[in-house]
Amino acid sequence: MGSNAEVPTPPWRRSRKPVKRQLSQDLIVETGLHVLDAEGFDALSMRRVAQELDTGPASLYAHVANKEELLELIYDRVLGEIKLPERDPSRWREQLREYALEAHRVLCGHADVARAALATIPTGPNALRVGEFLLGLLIEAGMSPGNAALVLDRLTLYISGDAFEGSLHWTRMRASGRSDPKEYIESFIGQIADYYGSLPPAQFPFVTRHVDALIDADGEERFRFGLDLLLGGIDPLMP
Amino acid sequence: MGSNAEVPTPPWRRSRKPVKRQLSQDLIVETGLHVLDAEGFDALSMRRVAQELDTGPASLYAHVANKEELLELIYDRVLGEIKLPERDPSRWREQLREYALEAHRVLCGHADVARAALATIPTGPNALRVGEFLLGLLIEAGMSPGNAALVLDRLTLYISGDAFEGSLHWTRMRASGRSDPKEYIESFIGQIADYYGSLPPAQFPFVTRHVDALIDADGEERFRFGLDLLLGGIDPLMP
DNA sequence: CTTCTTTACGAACGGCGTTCGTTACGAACA
DNA sequence: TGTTCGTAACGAACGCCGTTCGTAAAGAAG
Repeated sequence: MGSNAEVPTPPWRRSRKPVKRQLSQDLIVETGLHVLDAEGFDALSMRRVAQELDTGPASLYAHVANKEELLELIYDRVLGEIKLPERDPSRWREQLREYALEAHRVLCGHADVARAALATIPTGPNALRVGEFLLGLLIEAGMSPGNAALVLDRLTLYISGDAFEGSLHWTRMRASGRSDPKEYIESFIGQIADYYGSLPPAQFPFVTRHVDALIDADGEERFRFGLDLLLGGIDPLMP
Repeated sequence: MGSNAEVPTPPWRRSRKPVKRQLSQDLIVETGLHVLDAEGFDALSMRRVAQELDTGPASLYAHVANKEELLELIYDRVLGEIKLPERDPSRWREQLREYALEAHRVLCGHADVARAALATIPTGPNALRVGEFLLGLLIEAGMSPGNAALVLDRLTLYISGDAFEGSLHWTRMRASGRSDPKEYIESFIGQIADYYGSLPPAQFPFVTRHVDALIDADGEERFRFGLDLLLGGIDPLMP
C-alpha cells in the first residue's frame, strides 16, 4: 500500500482499487440490508456497514443523512419485493387478502426490517406504489375514499406489527444461541406454558385451564386469524 | 462529606442520608417510568435512571437484571393502571370494546411505554390479570378457548401496535422542537400531504386525488376504526 | 469483637451515532 | 499544460450507551 505511493499509476492499471466498488446510496442500502438479514437488527450499525464496505463510518454520511434515513431506505427497498397483481376490483376481497399475505411473507423474509417498518412513515417510491394499489383497489370496488384510506392505514399497521413481533422472536432465538426454530419454541414457549400452568388456579382459572390454547397456534396461523378478523370487519363497508 | 468521615454517627442522627431513599426494584421502576414519561424512550438509559436516584449505573443491577427487564417491569407497572370492570359475559361486546379503549387510553397516557410493550412477551402479574379477564369474558360468552386465545393475542397486538405508532409521532414532535401537537401536525403531516399532492397524477391517480382522505382522521379515530373492524370479525365467532 | 453476606458504587471496557478538519482526486478552466 | 476548485473519502475524536468487575461499606449472625 505504501511501496508505490508516489509512482504515477500506469494507464493500463486503470485504478488503484478496482476491487473496491465506489460508494453510493444504493450500495450502502444493499449492504445494510445484508447485515440486517445476516446478523439482525442490533448488529446493524453505521460502523458495521462501513466495515463491510472497507471504509470508516464517516464515509457513509456523504450518501445517507443518518441511521434513521438508512433504515427508511432499507425498508422501502424491501417493500419493492412485494409483487402486486393487476388490479381487479371485482375480486377485491381475494386481492386484498392475497396482498396481505404477500406483504407479510416479504417482511418476514427480511425478519428484522420490520423493526424499521413500524418506526417510520413510509413515503418512499415503493411504499407509494403499494399505497396506490390498495387505494385504487378499494375505491374502484366501491368503498368510500375515507374508508379506503383508513383500511389501508390499519391493514398496514397490522401487517407491520405482526412482522415486528415475529422479528423479536427471531432475535430472542439468536440471543439464546439456538438456531433451530423448533428447538427454540420448545424451550422458550414451553417455559412460559409451564409458568402459566403453575399459577394458582383460584386466581387465574381461565389462564391455567387453557394454557394449551394460549400457545397452540404458530405465527402464520395467528397472522391469518387476525387478518380474517379484519376482513370480516371490512366486508360490510362495501356496497 | 469528608469532614466527619470517621466519627461514629450519633444515635439521634439516625442515618447519614435519610433524604436518599434506599434503592429497591419498585423505586427504580417508578423512576424509570418517570424518565420515560418526561423525556421519552431514547432518553431512558440506565445511567439516566441512576442519575435521577443520585447513584451510579452499576447500583441498579442489584435490583434489575438488565435494561430489557427494567422495560418489562415498567410495562407491567403501566398495565396495572388499566381498570377492569366486573365480568359480564352477556355484555361481552361492550366490555371488550370498553377494555380496548381503556387499555389504549392508558398506554397512550404513558406514550413511550408502548415502545417497550411490543418488544416483550408480557408475563408480569398485571398482564396476567388482563389476560385472565379477557379470556374469561370471551369463553364465558361462549367462544371456544382456541378462538378466545387468538382474539386475545390479536387484540393485544393491535392495541400495542397502535400505541407504538402513536409514540413515534410524539418522539418526532419532541425531536422537532415543537411542543404543541396542533402545530406539529400542521407542519409535519401537512408536509407529507403537500408531497403526496405533488406526485405525478398519471402514475399515482388515487393517491394524488385522495390526499385529504389519507391524512384526515386523527389518531383516536383511526384506532376506533380498526377496533371496529376487528370487532366486526369477532362477532361471527360467537354462538 | 469477629465473620460473613448483602448492597452500593467508582472505574473501566468496548461499542455506538455523529461531527470536524483534512486529505486526495477528477473535472473545469486558464 | 498547469492550476484551481468542488467534493467524496476518511482518521480522529466527542460524548453517549449497557454492562462487568473489584472493592468498600454496612448490617446480620455468631
